[in-house]
Amino acid sequence: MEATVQEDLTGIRPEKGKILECRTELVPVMDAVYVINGKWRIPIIMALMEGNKRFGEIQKVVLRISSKVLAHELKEMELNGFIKKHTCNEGPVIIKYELTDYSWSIKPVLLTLRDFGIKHRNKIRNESRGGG
Amino acid sequence: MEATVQEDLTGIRPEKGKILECRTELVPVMDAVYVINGKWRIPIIMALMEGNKRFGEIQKVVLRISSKVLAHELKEMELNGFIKKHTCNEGPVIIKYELTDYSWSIKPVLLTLRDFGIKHRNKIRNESRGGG
DNA sequence: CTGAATCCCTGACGATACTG
DNA sequence: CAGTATCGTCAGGGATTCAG
Repeated sequence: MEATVQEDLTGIRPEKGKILECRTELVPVMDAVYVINGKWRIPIIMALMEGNKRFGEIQKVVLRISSKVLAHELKEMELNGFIKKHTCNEGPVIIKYELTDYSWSIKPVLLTLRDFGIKHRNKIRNESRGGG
Repeated sequence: MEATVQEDLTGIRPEKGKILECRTELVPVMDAVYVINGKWRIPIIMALMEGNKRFGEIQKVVLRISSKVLAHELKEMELNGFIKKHTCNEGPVIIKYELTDYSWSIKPVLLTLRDFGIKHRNKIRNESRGGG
C-alpha cells in the first residue's frame, strides 16, 4: 500500500484539431476523486473535523462502519497524509486520530460539493412535486 | 432506475451535546458525490463539455468504455437531468447527447476538484523526491 | 479498546455477441 | 450507428472471529 495518484484514468483522448481544455483538466479532477473515493473517506474526514478522536469514537460517529474497514481506511489515509496518529503511552495506551493541515485543505472541495448537493436535492424534490 | 438522492448514506450520527456542523453538511456532500460517482460520469461530462456528441463519438473520446456501460451511464444521467437526448428523424436518425444547464452547474465542483488534485499530485511528487 | 485475519457476497465494470 | 443481452471478473465492503 503506497501513497499514490492515478497515472491516467482519464479515459479521454483529444480529438484532432480540437482545443481540449477538458482533457488536461480531467487528470487532476480524477486524482481528487480518487482521493475522496469510496464510501467512508468523507464521513471519516468530516467526523474528524469535529475534533480528534479515538478509533472507537470514530466508529460511534461513523455509523455502520466495521472495524476492518475503518482500520483499513485509516491506514490508507495516514499513508496519503490525511491523518496523523497520536499514540500516548502514559498509563493506558491512547491512540487518537487527527486531521493534518493538508487534510483541511480539502474543505473547499467539500463546500462546493455541498452546494451542488443541495441544489441537486432541491431539483429532485421540485421535479417530483411538479411532474414526476 | 429512478432519479434519486441518497436518503441517508451519511453514516454519521451527532454526538450528544456537540455542535455538529459536519453532520448536516455531510448529507448534501454525499449527495453530490453520489452524482459524480463511478468511473465514467466525469469523463463523460467533460467529453460533452467539448460539445454535443453522438453515442459513437463519445465512445471514441472516452477511451475504453464499453457500449453497455456507456448506454447505462447515459440513461442514468438522463434520468438525473444531466444530459438531454436529441433525436432528429430527418433522413437518417441522428441522436446527439448534450449537457443540460443543470449539468454545467457542476463546473465549480470540477474546478475545486481539479485544484485539489493538482495540489495532491504535487504533494506526492515532493514527498517522493524529498524523503520517500 | 485497537485492531488483524478470514470468509463471503454484492454490485460495478469488462468482453463478447447480437438486434433494429 | 445505437444500443441490448449474457456472462464473467474482481475489488470493496460486511460479518464474524481472533489477538495484543
